[in-house]
Amino acid sequence: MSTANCATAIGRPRAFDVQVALEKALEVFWEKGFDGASLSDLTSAMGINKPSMYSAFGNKEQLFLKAIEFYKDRPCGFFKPALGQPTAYKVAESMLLGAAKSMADNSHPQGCVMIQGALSCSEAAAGVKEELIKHRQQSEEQLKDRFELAKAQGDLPENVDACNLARYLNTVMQGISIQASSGATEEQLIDVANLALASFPGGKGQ
Amino acid sequence: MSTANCATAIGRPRAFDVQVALEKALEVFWEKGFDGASLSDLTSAMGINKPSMYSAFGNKEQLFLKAIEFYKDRPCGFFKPALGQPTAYKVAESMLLGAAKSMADNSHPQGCVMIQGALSCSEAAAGVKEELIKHRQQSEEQLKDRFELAKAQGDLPENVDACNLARYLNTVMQGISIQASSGATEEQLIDVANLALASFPGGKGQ
DNA sequence: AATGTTGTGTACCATTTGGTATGAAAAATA
DNA sequence: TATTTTTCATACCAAATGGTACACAACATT
Repeated sequence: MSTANCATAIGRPRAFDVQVALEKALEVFWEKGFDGASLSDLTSAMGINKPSMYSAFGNKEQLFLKAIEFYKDRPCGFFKPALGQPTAYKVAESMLLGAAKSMADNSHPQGCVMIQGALSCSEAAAGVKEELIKHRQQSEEQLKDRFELAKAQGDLPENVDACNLARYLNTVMQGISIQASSGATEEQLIDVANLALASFPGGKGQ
Repeated sequence: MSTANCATAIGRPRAFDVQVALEKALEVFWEKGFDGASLSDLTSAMGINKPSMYSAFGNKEQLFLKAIEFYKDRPCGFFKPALGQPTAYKVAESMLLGAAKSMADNSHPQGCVMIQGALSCSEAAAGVKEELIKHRQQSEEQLKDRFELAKAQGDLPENVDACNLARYLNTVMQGISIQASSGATEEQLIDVANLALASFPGGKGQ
């Protein structure tokens, strides 16, 4: 249960690395979605057998949730760095170009697990679908807060609606995810990003 | 096999309406995706039993393909009417506002089957995933052709890339689908559509 | 009324699904 | 070395999966 690496653990030690196994599970969910990924798919990719998986992660649903938690915090994520950009426009630019690059990257499945992990799904996946929606809304909220800060800093005109702007940006990112999942290249997605940026307050369009 | 309503059909007549059954199947696939929809889900929604389904439609995959064919041609579709608008800008406007209205409409599942029917999916769904990608690319192609026509008619500046513009519009529509599937309202999606239109050549932004 | 053709309903198929019981194996502690 | 604690591997579970065999029912034609 405890994943803390205490000085001396009692009992037989784990023969696999939890973090690595989680990463493998993530890839399977990413590619096949919650419904499409079977336990056999998962455990064979993780290199362990079912009892080990159940004792380490609980069940399929919790495995998924832990996998996407890992996804969020992964070093190659583009979201957090983009939020830290100095101006609203640079935030949007960094976000969209980061999404274009990251989602078309073929060192992992294309698109975004947070979107395609459980979009249309069975009742068995209803819980993870809700969780994914919540996560996406949180991202949008963070964007909104960032744009409101920008308005306070005079970096964004007073008349822009931070909420709408955040939703627009999020929408384009989600569209980019679908495009990537359909096989679009990084260059194509960058063109899309630049078109979207043209309408951004303070951007190239003005 | 033949769905043609010949003058006099031989053998026992069907006890159900093929078109209606297909519509019911579409709703199930729309909500649950290909992987998430079981044959029991489908046949019970269609009001028939499995042998009838198999004799009328072939198998689960063909049922899906026929269902999305029905989806495309459905009278409430917004795509074709939008393509027929007189100017490029009006095409884009009609397309995005139509998408906003249609995808948030809760008289059917939210979002778009062509997108969420099989995004991340099992190997069993690989064929339908490819088919959906093909359909989406065809839509993009139609948009591109429409914008190229607009350029020829002097309705769109010579320097715009019809291909990029079509992809951008398609991307925003796909993003709108995700938003709708996540519970966004029609009003929220209309705001997104208007923001996207602001950067459109010949639109409000210029 | 008999025949030929097609759809329907039930009951079934092998396989796979998510999830476990159980005993052996590996380590720390005593 | 004996004990305790935890993990691992095999083998298993009931239920659900996509798909069918088969007997029967309903119609048009003869």
